[in-house]
Amino acid sequence: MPQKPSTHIKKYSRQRELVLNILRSTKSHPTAEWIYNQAKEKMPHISLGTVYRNLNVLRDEGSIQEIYINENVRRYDGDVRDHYHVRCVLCGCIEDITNMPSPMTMGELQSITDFKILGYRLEFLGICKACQSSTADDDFGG
Amino acid sequence: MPQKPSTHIKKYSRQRELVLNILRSTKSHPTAEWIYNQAKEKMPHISLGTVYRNLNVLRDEGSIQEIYINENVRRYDGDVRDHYHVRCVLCGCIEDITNMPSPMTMGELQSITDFKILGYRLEFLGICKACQSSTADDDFGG
DNA sequence: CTAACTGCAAAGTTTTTGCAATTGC
DNA sequence: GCAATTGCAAAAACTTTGCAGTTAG
Repeated sequence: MPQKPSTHIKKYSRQRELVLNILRSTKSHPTAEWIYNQAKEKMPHISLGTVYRNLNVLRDEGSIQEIYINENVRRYDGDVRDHYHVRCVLCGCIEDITNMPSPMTMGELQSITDFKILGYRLEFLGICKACQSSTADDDFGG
Repeated sequence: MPQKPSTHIKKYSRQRELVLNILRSTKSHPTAEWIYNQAKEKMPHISLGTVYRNLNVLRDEGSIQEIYINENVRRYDGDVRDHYHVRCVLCGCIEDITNMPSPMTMGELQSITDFKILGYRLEFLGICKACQSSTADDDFGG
């Protein structure tokens, strides 16, 4: 979630470059902790706080993506039917989208909600190859 | 994220019923904290731990939905282009989906990934009515 | 120079857990 | 009764922040 545009002049930092390079050279969608561990191999004194700070800077300037969520808290929904949500990137409020036309377009979407739509995020849930074979005995009902 | 199917016999609990009722009677997609505060009005001695425990039980039995994420950690992606992710509900690993056919169906999706697809979650990002008017001066580039 | 940045450690937030007491079946 | 559940408080997990020292421009 882009914070307010930073007002200060950005300086080069070896640490920030390292974090970005690590992230650019993996397809593993890592956590901050993982990035920190990688970074320590090249720069043993880098701190976890610095990694977090730089991840936030890089995210705010659009150089990297924070996947899924920009909030720390979980939210719950008493309605378990499949339905879509729209979330405000400013205040974090969440509303339901009902009557979704099947092949949605941004334009169509715009017409069924009050929100100004900036984009969407689609996440698939499934079981990876590795887990499929290690749990062949379990039932995942799908 | 459904945990392993619980093996023990579930008992009725007033607290669990209350949590479920609170969740069923709002459209606000609340946080655990909010639910806890509501619950205290009816049951002053209920504890936050109990609310969390019951939210997890209810989610595991499929009575409620946890929105967006079942993980606490943020994950980062060096690729900022729009693309889809597929996440393993068991180990939590995340992979990219490329070459996504435009009108995707579960069947089509199944054919382009190794994952056993259980479902997907679509989240729209936007700016709600209230925030639009309170920030008419800002530019959200969309 | 000086403001951005860092490392470190402490604090903040959200969620989980251990334990003794309680309660549903 | 006995195991599931609870309240409480402590701990765990993740992220942010205050501060004094360092560094890029």
